[in-house]
Amino acid sequence: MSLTIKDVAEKAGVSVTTVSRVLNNRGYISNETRNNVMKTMEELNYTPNEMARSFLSAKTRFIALIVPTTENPFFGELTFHIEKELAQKGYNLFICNSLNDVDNEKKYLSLLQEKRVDGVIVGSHNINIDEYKYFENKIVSIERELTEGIPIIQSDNYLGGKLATQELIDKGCKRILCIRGDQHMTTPANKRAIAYKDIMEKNSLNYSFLEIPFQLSDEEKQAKVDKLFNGQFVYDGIVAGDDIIAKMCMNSAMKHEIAIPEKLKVIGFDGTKIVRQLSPEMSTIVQPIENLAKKSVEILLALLNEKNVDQVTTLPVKLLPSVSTQ
Amino acid sequence: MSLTIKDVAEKAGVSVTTVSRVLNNRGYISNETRNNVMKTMEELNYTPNEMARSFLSAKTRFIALIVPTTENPFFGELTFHIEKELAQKGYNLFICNSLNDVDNEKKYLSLLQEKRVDGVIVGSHNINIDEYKYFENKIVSIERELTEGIPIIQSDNYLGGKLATQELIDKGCKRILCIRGDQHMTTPANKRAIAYKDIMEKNSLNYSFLEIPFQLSDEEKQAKVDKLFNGQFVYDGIVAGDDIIAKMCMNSAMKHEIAIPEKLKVIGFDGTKIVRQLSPEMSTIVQPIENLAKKSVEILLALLNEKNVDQVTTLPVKLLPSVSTQ
DNA sequence: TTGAAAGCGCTAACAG
DNA sequence: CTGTTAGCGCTTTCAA
Repeated sequence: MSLTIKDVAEKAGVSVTTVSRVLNNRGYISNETRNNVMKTMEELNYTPNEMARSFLSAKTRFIALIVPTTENPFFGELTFHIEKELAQKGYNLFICNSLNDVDNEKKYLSLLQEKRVDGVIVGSHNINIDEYKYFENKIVSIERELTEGIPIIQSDNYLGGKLATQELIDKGCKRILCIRGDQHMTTPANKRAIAYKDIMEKNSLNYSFLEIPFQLSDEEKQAKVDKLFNGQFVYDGIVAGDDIIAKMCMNSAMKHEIAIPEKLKVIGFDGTKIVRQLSPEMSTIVQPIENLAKKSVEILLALLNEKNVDQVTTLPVKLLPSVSTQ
Repeated sequence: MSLTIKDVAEKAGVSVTTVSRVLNNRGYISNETRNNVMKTMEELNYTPNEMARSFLSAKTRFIALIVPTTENPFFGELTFHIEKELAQKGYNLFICNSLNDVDNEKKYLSLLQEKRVDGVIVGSHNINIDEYKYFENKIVSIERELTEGIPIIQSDNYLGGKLATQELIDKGCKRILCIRGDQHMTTPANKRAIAYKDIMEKNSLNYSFLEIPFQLSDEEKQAKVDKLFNGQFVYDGIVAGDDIIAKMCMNSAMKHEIAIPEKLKVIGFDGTKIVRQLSPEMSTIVQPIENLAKKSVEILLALLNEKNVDQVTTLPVKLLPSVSTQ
């Protein structure tokens, strides 16, 4: 097996305590001893066993991130920024793809307890999971109201819904459909739909919703979109639940020879980097992914240091207008 | 702090060994004792400390994945599939974004040694990193020739380059540009460029390359593409290094009023899910991302179990023809 | 300024 | 079938 502190101690002719002291740069040591020990560590190519240290300190310096799937670019980018942020603060990221499955999520939560992760960031979308209570004061949530007492970091979804709807109205749309997620889930994203309704009413326009739950497979989502366009299609504007659905709508519209933006204007939500690169023609509401990541990490670490933190952090979104709402 | 095996033992009126036995389902135990202990664990809501077990067994059941960035959909999707595969086999994923930076990568490698991860999957693109030798027999690489003895799992890049070039030739292109990565890096992806050259020569066509290293920022890549189109643009076909660059070319072409596919045909590489969704009009070579993930995990775990494994695993790619090469 | 010894939570001989 | 004991690699009193 690999070398231990004892090997170093023996070779250097000192006690393990002394080696530990130079390792941690703690307590009094003569420079001579220190140098000697350091040299020996070099020679032996000794690497301290973090596992043993974690075991003693009861700190793993692992933070778990639970997301539905890193395959989705919103979560892929979020994951990236969270990892970067954590690494900078000396923490490491343990990834959990819940696939929006309750059992999966529960399994991960019990695993996280066993592994004794220092903290958890949840960006997943399940509800009624009692197990979160075991992570009190070491958990934050992104865009998800979990339980009282769990700090939430979210985008300004109401503003997003408002900006999206207003953009379509400003460009002359009258019959605007809002594609929303599962309305029985109390996620902050619901506020987008509420904003949409408010704005429509304020403008004396009729509102209507189509529900496409986030947790459906892409095929199922596509089917719902196809059905929308195969029926009698009466809309001239769509506020989509996210960019992927927006794009599905645009593709479906094209197939049905409904010109965008002339006959139909579409606006998405998320504005991930990859979407902006691959579909620059699509108008969207850009979420502050990097800031969501930064704030989540900041608040989680503050929590771990037993500081007081804001229960709710709301970050602004931005309208990115483009061809699809011209 | 949290409960230990000792608390359970005391409450149940047995020794810690007995508790350990029911925990691990090992050795002989009377049903009565077992049930009693189990009940006590339930009552106390005891969660075994995996850290302590890891410490003893010297196995963390953590596998590290080093990628340039999960922000890139190829790696985002790869990460997703690897995590899923690992979770199924009882391993957990520790994510490292190297950002293609050598120092970063080195820092991670030393961290991984300290953390005593059981194994490593490298999908990053750096070279000359000596530290990989410390992970002998517990490391595999995806699309990267690291050092002798490190198993590699790769796409059939030569086939990919061939399919892409042939597609353009079949559709009538004569002056085809190949945008390749850094040619000084000996990555398997270089074989795409070699295949391109071979096919061009076989068809008595002139070949030419533009180099856009993968590790450049998106802005720098965009600048290189813009420069290509701002100059005297003489091509009627582009074999792009990846889908994002392909899309940049298509966008730039549009700006310069070069019609696609009439005047210029473009084909990408990677064919991630998100690209197929957001840019269905783009022809591309689809990499078997899920299989790359599965094979990597399979081979790594075989390696950890001291089985013999293939040094090189090559998986087929597929042409996905679409509008951009019609 | 240094060392000896105890202990973190768990498992694995070895006894009984 | 069950318990006693030692020890994984490291840090931390406490003493010298």
